Amino acid sequence: MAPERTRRRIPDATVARLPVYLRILTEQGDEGVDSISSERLAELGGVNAAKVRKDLSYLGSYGTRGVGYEVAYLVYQIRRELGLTHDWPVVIVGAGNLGQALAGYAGFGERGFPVAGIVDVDDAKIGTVLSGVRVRHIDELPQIVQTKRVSIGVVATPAAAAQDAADRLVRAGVTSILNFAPVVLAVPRAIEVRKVDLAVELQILSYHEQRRAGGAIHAVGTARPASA
Amino acid sequence: MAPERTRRRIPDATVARLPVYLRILTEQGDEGVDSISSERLAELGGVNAAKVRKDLSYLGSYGTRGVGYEVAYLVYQIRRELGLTHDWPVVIVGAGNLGQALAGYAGFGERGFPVAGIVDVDDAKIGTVLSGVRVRHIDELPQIVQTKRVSIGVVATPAAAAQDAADRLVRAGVTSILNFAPVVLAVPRAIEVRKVDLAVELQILSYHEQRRAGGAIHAVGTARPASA
DNA sequence: AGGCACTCGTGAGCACGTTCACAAAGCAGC
DNA sequence: GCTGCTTTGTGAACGTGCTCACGAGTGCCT
Repeated sequence: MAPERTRRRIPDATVARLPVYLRILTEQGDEGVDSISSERLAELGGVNAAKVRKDLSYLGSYGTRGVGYEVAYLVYQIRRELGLTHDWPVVIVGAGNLGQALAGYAGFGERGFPVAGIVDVDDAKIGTVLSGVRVRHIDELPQIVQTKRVSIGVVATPAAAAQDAADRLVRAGVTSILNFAPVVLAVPRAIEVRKVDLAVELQILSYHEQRRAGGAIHAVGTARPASA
Repeated sequence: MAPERTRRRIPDATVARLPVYLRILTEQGDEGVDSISSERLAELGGVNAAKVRKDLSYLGSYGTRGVGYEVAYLVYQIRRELGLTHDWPVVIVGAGNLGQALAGYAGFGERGFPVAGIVDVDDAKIGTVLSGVRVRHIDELPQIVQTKRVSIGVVATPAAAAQDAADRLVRAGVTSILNFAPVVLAVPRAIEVRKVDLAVELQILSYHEQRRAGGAIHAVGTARPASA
């Protein structure tokens, strides 16, 4: 059959902003706000109002003209679209500094991503408990993934071990990976990978810092485009 | 010395990829590779060759047709463009799980971002030493920023404290901020802010997971709850 | 009921980023 | 020098995302 409920494809840029709207709406809801305009939501989210409306329009027409959006209802719709109607347990590979910090980050569990397990290769770390989660041996990965129905893996190993970690995650049945190691992972096409590279972020800031200083050497008058 | 060529503006998307090329080139250089083609660099970086060439062309014409790019020279040019010819000390606000992990992350120092200091408000944490850096009181921030000539600050506090942390960083004279807290910071226009939000990344993965499984699931429960 | 103030939803135009495709340029061998 | 092979650098085409501007609903007030 040809169901017209075929889910519209939502632009990547919009998908990346929905979690931000969701957080703001949740906060506003907690503060007792029932209804919110695109203008206000844009202000809180640091974007412009037209963009908010366009983003939300991909979900459907859930606003009320002349009034705004009902906070609770919008929260529900965004959560549904993002697949947050149920929890997504995650497994962390690597119990070093970063792995420990991630395991201890309450935000994960609160937002629907409970830590189902954390594994490492280092025998010295195995058995230790981080924020209530016991570190287990990496060989137990398949079992954790299967019994806890984990589909998201987090790579928090040193760069040299990251590809192996990813391979093991994929073999264990994980279909999405969040990679903190500064390497480009090779994975089957069907696997979704997102990368967070702290050094890259700093280098981007460095570029702007350098440009700020360096711009003065040459283009004095045009140094500040946006300021008024 | 004197760059006779007016500094071209480099597209944001390219700036974000240069650090990746830089890392790969550095690795290749260490392995004894002298020369590399855009094809090979693209393969290692997980992008396509035309994009690599276009990105590098913004730096100038530093390749040799028929041959490729000289690794050492390209490393130098990218480092120069990114402002990595000298170190950029950073100061970390927040000595919780994440702050500690960041302070302990060797990658920072290695890539030219030594931790000049880490501060917190919690008296219990002050004085403790993390990876060779002593935690100091947040009131010492201005002094650290000034004596160590810090221009990049890292916000690693809980969400509720992030805006205050940012305000303090700005007052202390920092001009770029890397924000790990799940809030949109309000800062003067001249301040460059980049945000890394772990929960957002997971939610994006969740969207794709849900979409993968849920092509089949049709929109249920679109009935709107009774409006007040 | 009618008018007014407000805010959504969206088409159209523009800006930015990516990919394609090919001329230009270099190297090697003869 | 000439031929053939390789790889860069880049204009042009294309696709995606952003912004603007305005019609279309909605609620409130008189």
